[in-house]
Amino acid sequence: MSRYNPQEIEKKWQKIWEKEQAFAAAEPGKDLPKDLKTPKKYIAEMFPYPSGAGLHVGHVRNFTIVDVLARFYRQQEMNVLRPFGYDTFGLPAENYAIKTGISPQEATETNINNFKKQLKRLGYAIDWSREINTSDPEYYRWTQWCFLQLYKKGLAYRRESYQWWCPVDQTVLANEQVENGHCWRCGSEVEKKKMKQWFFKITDYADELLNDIDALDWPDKIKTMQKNWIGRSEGAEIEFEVEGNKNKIKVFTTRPDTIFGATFLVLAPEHPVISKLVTDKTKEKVDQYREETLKKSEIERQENKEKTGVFTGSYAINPGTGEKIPIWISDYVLMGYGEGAIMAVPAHDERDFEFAEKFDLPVKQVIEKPEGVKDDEKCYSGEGELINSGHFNGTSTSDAREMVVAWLERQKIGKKKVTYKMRDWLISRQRYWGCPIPIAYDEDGNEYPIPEDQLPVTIPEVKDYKPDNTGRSALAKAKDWLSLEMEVKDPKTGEKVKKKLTRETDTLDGYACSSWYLWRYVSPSDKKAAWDKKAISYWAPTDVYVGADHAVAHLLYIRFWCKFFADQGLLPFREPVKTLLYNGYINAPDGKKMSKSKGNVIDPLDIIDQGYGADTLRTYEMFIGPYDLDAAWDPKSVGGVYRFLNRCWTLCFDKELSKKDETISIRHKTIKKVTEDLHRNSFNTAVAALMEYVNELYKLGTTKEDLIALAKLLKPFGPHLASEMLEKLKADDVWPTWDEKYLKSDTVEVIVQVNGKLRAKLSVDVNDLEDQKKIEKLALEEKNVQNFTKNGVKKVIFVKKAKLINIVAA
RNA sequence: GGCCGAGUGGCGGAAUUGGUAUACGCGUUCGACUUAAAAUCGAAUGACGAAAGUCAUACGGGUUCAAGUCCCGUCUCGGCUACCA
Repeated sequence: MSRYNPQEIEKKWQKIWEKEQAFAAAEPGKDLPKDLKTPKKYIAEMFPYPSGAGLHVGHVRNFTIVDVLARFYRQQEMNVLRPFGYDTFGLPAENYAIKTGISPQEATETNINNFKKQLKRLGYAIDWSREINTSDPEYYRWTQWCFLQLYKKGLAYRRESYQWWCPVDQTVLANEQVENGHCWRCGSEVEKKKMKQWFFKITDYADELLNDIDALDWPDKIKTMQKNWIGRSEGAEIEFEVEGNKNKIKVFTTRPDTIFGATFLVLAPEHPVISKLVTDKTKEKVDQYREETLKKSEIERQENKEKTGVFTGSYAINPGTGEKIPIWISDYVLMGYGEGAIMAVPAHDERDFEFAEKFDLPVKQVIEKPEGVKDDEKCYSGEGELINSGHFNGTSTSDAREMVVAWLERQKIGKKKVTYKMRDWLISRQRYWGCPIPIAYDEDGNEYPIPEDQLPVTIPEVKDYKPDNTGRSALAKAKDWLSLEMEVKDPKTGEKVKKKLTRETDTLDGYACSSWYLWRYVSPSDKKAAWDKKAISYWAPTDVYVGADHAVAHLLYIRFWCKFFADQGLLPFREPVKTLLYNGYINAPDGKKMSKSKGNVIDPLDIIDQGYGADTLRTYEMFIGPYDLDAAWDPKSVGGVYRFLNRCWTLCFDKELSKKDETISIRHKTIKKVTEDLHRNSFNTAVAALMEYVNELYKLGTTKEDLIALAKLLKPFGPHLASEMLEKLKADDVWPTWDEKYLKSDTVEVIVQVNGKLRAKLSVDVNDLEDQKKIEKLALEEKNVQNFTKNGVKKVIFVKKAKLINIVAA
């Protein structure tokens, strides 16, 4: 008598797969027919940061979803690309280096080796010949190349501006990396600092990034988050004249229809025109307010919802009414959005109303509420009919929005304008462990790109990884690396001259490195290009991309780069990911987040080593619940899945086969159910269907066909056990198909309801389903039905598809 | 405050297009095997009830022959967002 021994068979199959390189994808131009008609699937997870802690159960859920799909399509004889890589730049490795002196290069290598060892123990169907690592010079050479393409087109540029600065990590952060005024990495409060920084001009693609969202097969949650992040709003830009002053003030508003109700203007405290508006009387107070605002942390500015502000001393003219209206400054107006100035319409905007109330400014109603709208005593921001608005009186607000803009346009003081919340992507990082920006400067600060044939600009070895307090990364300490001589075009004379240059010491945001890796996978060792044209047009875009993080940043950046490179003729598609699956987290048994500090972390390798094996772990994590919801780890349920696999083993290796094939119908039913469930990513119900099948086989007896079908259907979840079974059965792993004819039986059960409640079940010949009269008669003959229809029958409804008859009693 | 999800047995969850609510798993109980235990196998398991039956999908209404599913209102939990003019 043999026993299910996962340790033994998993080791055996992992060895075989390694030796055979079993999961290598066929390559166009090499293994594939010239017409490239072989159907393909390109499936990937969001590549992980290989932390020193190794795999956790969340990784396993994420990677197993990819693996199940990859194996499922592979068994359907499709050409599957299922690569793997590591996102290795970043602060943890650098902070570790600062602490221990162990170089990030070395620590990264150690961590990758550990990760890889663990991944292999999970039996993933990865094409290991395509492994990539963003901190490998052969990889980041092409990241730098990508940067230069953006630079050439003016989409990578340098600008001085206030930036988020993390005082602990001593680096600039992107907007996306500031969470509630705190650094996303270390959690310390961030500050604003004025610095010259590199940006990618993602705003050029704002409209396309927004418009293409709807067509994506992505979760609505992510789509909405991206839409909100881009934050498009349509409105008007209106120019206000300043009384007794040549300066004009531009404002942005989404409600030009309310212009007659604008009773004051408010400028952001950072607005440059303020210094020209102040009078001797107001100067001191204004300056004081501006200083205070700049000093205030973002949190203080957010927490204090009470309106503050000061009067500048100047007045503007409302172009509608011709009236003088005061110009104020306040921190509720943000410099970074619109024009950094607004026309305040307190009667129809809650914020303006609060401000007006606090500083006793006039409130002028210009919209008449439609009748029946609830009286909201404060201010009304809905639609209605214009009043107090000169010749626009009586117009509906929606019509007026167009008409007012047209009227302003004729006077050349206003125009239609679209504004976005999204800003350009700040990519400079004052860190050592990142991809060096391939730029150098001459003495005058002119910038020169490093020529493509001189890439990569490699990261020099240093002894001390600490950034200095000037805001420069540790790269500045590599003196030999820092300076170079290069032949460049002189910016004044245009002549070619040899110049002494200094390298840029900022490195790229790690998100830049991960913005193109999905394309590197198609030709990972290509020495001539970032990606091979033929390979990319065969494999990409990625069919299924699976992750649990980076809803906005990463997923917006890959879309941006995709559109950019498509415009350069380098990619034959404009969206990088067809289907996005966003899986839920796995929490501790108590429902709380797993964390080292709480000591409630479940180590997947422990589960395997306890004797459960990888197949149990994989199958359990697919069975734990719908893939897109968070789930709590349940040690008892792991045991249940192990029992199920054990029963599969017993059926195949330790039980006699049945001579009669009584299970043909349930076999075909199961094949259909599992196949359809996998097509709709319903992994938990697919496993449940397999459990049901095994329970039935225990009861009814098992044929060889049953075992083969079971092993094939099980293989995506528990590939080692399934391989062991298929080997014994001398069967291939080609995905089984079902025949509808076996799903039908001669007799069917018809549900009999009275007034929608189940009262009886009829067993009728399948052909009788066509004969409503007969079924009706049989139903009415049922004793229990008669009990409930003593007062007669009003109506009978027969639903053939549902095999159901409902009798409406009087 | 705004937007988006979710609420089903003791627990995780199933019900795909309005058509038998509670699949599958855990737990619990009983039985078989065993000197005994574990493992394994079998049976039962929403609540009340002897049964017939009645009541149950957060709560209150509605539409329908029929509602976990659709509509209106309320509550609770989770996520995102937060003065974006």
